Amino acid sequence: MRLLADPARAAIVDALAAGPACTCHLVDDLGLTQPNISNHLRALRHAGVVKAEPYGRYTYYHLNADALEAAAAHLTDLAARARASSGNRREC
Amino acid sequence: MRLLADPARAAIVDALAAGPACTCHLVDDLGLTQPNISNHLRALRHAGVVKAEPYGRYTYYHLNADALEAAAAHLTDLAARARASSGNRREC
DNA sequence: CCGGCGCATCACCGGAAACTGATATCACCA
DNA sequence: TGGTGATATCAGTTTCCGGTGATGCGCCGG
Repeated sequence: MRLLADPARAAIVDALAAGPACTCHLVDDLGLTQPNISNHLRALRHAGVVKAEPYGRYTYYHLNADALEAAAAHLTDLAARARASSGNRREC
Repeated sequence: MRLLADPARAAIVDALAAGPACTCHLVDDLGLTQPNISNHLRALRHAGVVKAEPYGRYTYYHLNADALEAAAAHLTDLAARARASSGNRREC
C-alpha cells in the first residue's frame, strides 16, 4: 500500500477506478511514456493492487478492490486505536 | 498520505497508535537516531498526520485520527468506484 | 509467412529523500 | 545562574527510486 505514494501510481489507480483499461489507454490518458507506465503496472501488479488480463494483442488492467479495502481497513483500525488510546500518555 | 510509504514513518505511526508518546520514547522503541525520528516527525506533522504538544521539557506527539480516516475514506471510495465500473471496458 | 503494433523487460542516468554527525535552542534543576 | 538533558535544525553523504532509451517477444492483419 506504500505503492500509492508515487503521484504517477496514484494517477494510474485513479484512471483505473473509472473502469478497466489497456496499457495504451493509460499511456495517452496520463501522457507518460509506455515503459514508464509498464514499470508502474508491474509494481502495482506485484503488490496485488491491480490485475492483468491478456486480451488478444492487448492487456487489460483492472483494480483489485479487495486490496484497496484492506488498506482502508488498516487505516481505519489505526485511527480507531489512536482514538481509543488517546488518554494513556506514558511519562518519561 | 503518501508519507506512510516509508517503513520508518509507518513504524512511528504504529507506535503512536498505542498512545501519545514523547520523542525519547520513539527513539528507544524504534532504535533509530534522534535527529532521524525528529525529521520524520516534522514531515508527519507538516502533513497533518500527527500533532505536537509541548509538555515542559518534552514534546508529546499524538496521531490525528481525522487525517487517517480521511485517507481511509479515499481508499474506500476508490474501491467502490472500482467495483461499480468493473463492467465498462472501453475498447482500443 | 512476414511486417507492424502492443507490451514487457533491461541497462543507464539523474534527482530526491533518508540517514548521519554536529550544532543551536529551550526548559528544568541544583 | 550555570549545567544537563530533551528536542529541533542544518549541512553532507549515500543510497534508493523513478524516468528514459533501446531491445526482445507475442499477437494480429495482409
